[in-house]
Amino acid sequence: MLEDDFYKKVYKVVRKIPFGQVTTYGAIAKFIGSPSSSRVVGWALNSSHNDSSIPAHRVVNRNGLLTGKHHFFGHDLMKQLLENEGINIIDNQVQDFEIKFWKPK
DNA sequence: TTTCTGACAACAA
DNA sequence: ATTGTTGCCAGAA
Repeated sequence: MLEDDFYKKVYKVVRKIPFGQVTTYGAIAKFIGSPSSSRVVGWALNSSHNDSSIPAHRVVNRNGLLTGKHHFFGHDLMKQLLENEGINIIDNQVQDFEIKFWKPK
């Protein structure tokens, strides 16, 4: 495991999230090797705003809650994008989260 | 340079 | 079960 930057790994994983599925900060952090670095994952995504290749809207917290939606251009954009992929959102919460959940491999 | 905070999560009390 | 504290990394003041 010689990946250089923590950020780089985050981007790499997030970009691999398939259409219609979501993942969590913790899952990504764990996959990278720092299970407690979930915060940094979110921070990395914050910096990734410039990179349109990163579907940050598919990353939610472990409760399936869209905690980061406020950081998007429109506060409903995240929700719209997810619903566009077949994911139902109720009260900023992903429905059938277990089913939509995708773990990096 | 030191300190605080942030798109989270896990543990202690 | 709920609330509070700690860990992680990077960037801003």
